[in-house]
Amino acid sequence: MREFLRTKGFKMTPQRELIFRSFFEMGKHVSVDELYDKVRQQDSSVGYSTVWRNLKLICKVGLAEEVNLGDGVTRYDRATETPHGHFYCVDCKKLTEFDMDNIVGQLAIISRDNDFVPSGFKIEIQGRCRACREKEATPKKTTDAQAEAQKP
Amino acid sequence: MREFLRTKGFKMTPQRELIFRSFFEMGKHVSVDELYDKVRQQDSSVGYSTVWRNLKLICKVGLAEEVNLGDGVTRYDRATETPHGHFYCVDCKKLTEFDMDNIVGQLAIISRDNDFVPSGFKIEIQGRCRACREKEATPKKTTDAQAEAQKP
DNA sequence: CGGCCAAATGAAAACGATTTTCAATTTCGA
DNA sequence: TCGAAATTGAAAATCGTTTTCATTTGGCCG
Repeated sequence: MREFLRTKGFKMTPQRELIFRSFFEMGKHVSVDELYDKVRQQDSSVGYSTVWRNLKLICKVGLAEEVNLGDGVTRYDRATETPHGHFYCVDCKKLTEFDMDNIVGQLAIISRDNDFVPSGFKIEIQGRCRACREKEATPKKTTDAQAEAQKP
Repeated sequence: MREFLRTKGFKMTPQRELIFRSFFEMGKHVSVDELYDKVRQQDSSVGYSTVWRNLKLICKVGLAEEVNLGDGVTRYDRATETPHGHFYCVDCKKLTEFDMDNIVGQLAIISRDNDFVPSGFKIEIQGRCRACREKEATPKKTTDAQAEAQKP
């Protein structure tokens, strides 16, 4: 890792090593806060901005990429060999992955047909996971139109 | 429109009418700021939060939906009969649409296979549009590793 | 029509995640 | 070892989004 970074012009530091290691140990779709918490468990002197900067760095060197779902938090997803899309459960907000291999070919074709040179594909499918469907069978009622409209 | 909203429990107001009209007159992928500017051209007394709230309302009643591209700005995209994906040019940040009909079927199948009940699909293809490819043939050089790493 | 109450508005403040600043420290190649 | 460049931590700045609150307005009902 140290060597890998060096070739890209970056230095290795104890904090960086800890942050990188923690990131790769964690599950996917890690937020800055989550990683920060984890890192602090090992070394509470590491600053938030350092975690943030290193997460950005991880992306920059191609080991991860940002995932944005419009819930206000940026998550970082380890780069994988096989491209994958995300199921986003609108109830529990959990992400699940699915293989995108079959579809990527088509997206490439669509791109070419539209004179667009693609560098990445993202597919997000919103909906409800099984767990949420099972736990909540009761629909919610709307009594206060304003509350509904102004407090999503 | 007034009637449509009434059935959903919302009232019509001059501001709302102006905002709705402006939104539908504008192109796609409108941000709050953009719409706010446009609205203010007609009535400078309209507040920012009113524009924001009405954009949310437009989404709530199903006439548009939010689009998030991780550039920090939420955009609002008119709902269309035919589902479409987005080409996102990493250079000029412009969005172009493409038809998603063919692919939606497959996404539905993938969802079913994964025990997920989908309510919406999003496809984003990052890359470079023709215009940007033509205008910039020169690659940028990296002299300052930190600047690159910390100031994206 | 006149009144009433929920909905809507505008201004300002609150929020919250992200990003930058800055002084001090550390890394690593020469 | 030395020094330039990168890195760090804390704090502050940013900036889009969201809420609060006092006030006004819309539209239903008698």
